[in-house]
Amino acid sequence: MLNERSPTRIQKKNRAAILEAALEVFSAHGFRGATVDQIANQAGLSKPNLLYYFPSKDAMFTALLSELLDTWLDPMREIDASGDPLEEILAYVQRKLQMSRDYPRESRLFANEIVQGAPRMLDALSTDLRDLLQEKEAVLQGWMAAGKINQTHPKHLMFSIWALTQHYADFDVQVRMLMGPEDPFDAAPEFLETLYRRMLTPKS
Amino acid sequence: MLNERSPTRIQKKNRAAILEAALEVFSAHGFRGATVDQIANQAGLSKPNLLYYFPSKDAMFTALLSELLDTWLDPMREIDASGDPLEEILAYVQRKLQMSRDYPRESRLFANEIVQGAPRMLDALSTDLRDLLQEKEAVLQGWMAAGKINQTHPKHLMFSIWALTQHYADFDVQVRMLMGPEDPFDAAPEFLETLYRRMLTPKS
DNA sequence: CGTGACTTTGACCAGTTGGTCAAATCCAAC
DNA sequence: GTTGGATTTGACCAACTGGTCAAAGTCACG
Repeated sequence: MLNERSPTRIQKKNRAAILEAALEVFSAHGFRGATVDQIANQAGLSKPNLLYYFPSKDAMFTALLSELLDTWLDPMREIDASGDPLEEILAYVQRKLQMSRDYPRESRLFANEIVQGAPRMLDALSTDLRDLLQEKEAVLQGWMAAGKINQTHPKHLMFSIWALTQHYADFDVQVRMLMGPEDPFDAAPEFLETLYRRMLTPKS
Repeated sequence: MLNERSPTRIQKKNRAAILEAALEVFSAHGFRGATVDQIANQAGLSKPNLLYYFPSKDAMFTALLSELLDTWLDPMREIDASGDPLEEILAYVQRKLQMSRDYPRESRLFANEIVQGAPRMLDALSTDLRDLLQEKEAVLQGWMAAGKINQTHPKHLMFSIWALTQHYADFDVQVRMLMGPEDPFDAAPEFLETLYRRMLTPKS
C-alpha cells in the first residue's frame, strides 16, 4: 500500500514524473483522448505501477489540476491595487502572455477541459477563480471610478485579457501556421501593450 | 449500396440528421471523446445504419468539417476593401461575435481540434484560411498605409478578433459561471466595439 | 401487385481501455 | 544479511469501441 504520510524518495520522484507525463498527454489529447498507457509510457513506468501511485485516471487528472490551478492564477493575484492602474494592467497582460509562452501545455489543458464544458473542473473554477475575479473586479472598478483608466466593463476586460493571451498557447498550431517562420511571441507583447494602452488610457 | 449520384429523399434526410448529431457530439467531446454510438443515438439511428451513410467515424468528421469551414470563414470574406476601413473592421468583429452566439457548437468543434494540434484539420486550414488571411491582411495594410486606421501588426489584429469573439463560444461555461445570470452577449458587442474603436481610430 | 434497388438491423468481431491482483522484487533500517 | 514494508510487474478481465455482414424489411415504380 501507498503511504501518504511521509513520501519516500521514490514516491516523490515517481509522483512528479507521472504528473509531468500526465500534463504532456492530457494537454495534447484531452481527458478522454489520453490513455493511461500513454501516460505510463511517457513517464517511463508500467501501467499497473501508475495505478499504484494514483488510484485511477480520474485521480491523476484531478491531482494535476489542483496542482496547476494555483500557479495558473498567480499572475492575476499579483495585480496590485495600490500600484499605477494602467501599468498594473499592462504588466498583468505581459505576465499572462509569458505564461502562454512558457507553459503552453497548462493553458491547453485548461482550454481542453473548458471547451468541453469543464465537467471535472467547474467546482475548482467556481470557487478559486470566481473569488479572485471578484476581488480584482473591485480593484478595476475603483480605478475606473477614480478616472485612472477609461470606464469599461471590468469582467469583459478580464475576459479579453485571458482570450488574447491564452490564444497564443491554445491555438498555437494555427497561429504558427499562419505566421510562417516568424515567432508569434516576438510581436505579441508590443501588440497587446498598444491595444490595452489605447483602450484604457483616460481621454483627459 | 449507397448511391451518391442522386440522393434519395431518405438519404438527404438521414445525412442531414447525422451531420447535425455529429456536430452536437463532436463539438461537446472532441473527435476521440465522441463515440459512433452517441452520434447514432443523437441522430435517432442505429450504429450500422450510420455506417451505411458514412464509411467511418473519420469520414463523418471530415464531411462535417468541409461543410462548416466555408460558413465559418464567411464573416471574414465579407470584409470590403472599398468600404470605410474602421466601420468594415467593426462590422467584421460584430459578425464574428454573432457567429459565436448563434453557432457556438461550430466554434467549439474548431477549438477542440486546434487545441489538440488540428491533426485532421491542418490541411484545410493551411489552404482556405491561409489564402483568405493573406488577402485580408493586404487590405488592412492598405488601410494602414493610407492612414485610415492606426498602424499595427495586421496578423495579430486578426488573431485578436478571433480570440476575443470565439472566446465567448469556446469558454462559454467559464464566462457564464463568472457572469452569473447576466448574458455575456448583452455587453460584449459594445465592449468589443469600444475596444477596437479606441485601438484603430487614427490619432490625427 | 411484384420486383429490384434502397434501407435497416441484430449479432458479431477484434482491438483498445481502465483497472485488478497475486506474486515477485527492491530497499532501508536494524 | 534479515526482515518487513514499499515498489514493480505479467497476466488477466470486463466494458467499450469502431466496424462488418448477412439477412430482413421497405420503398419506388412499372
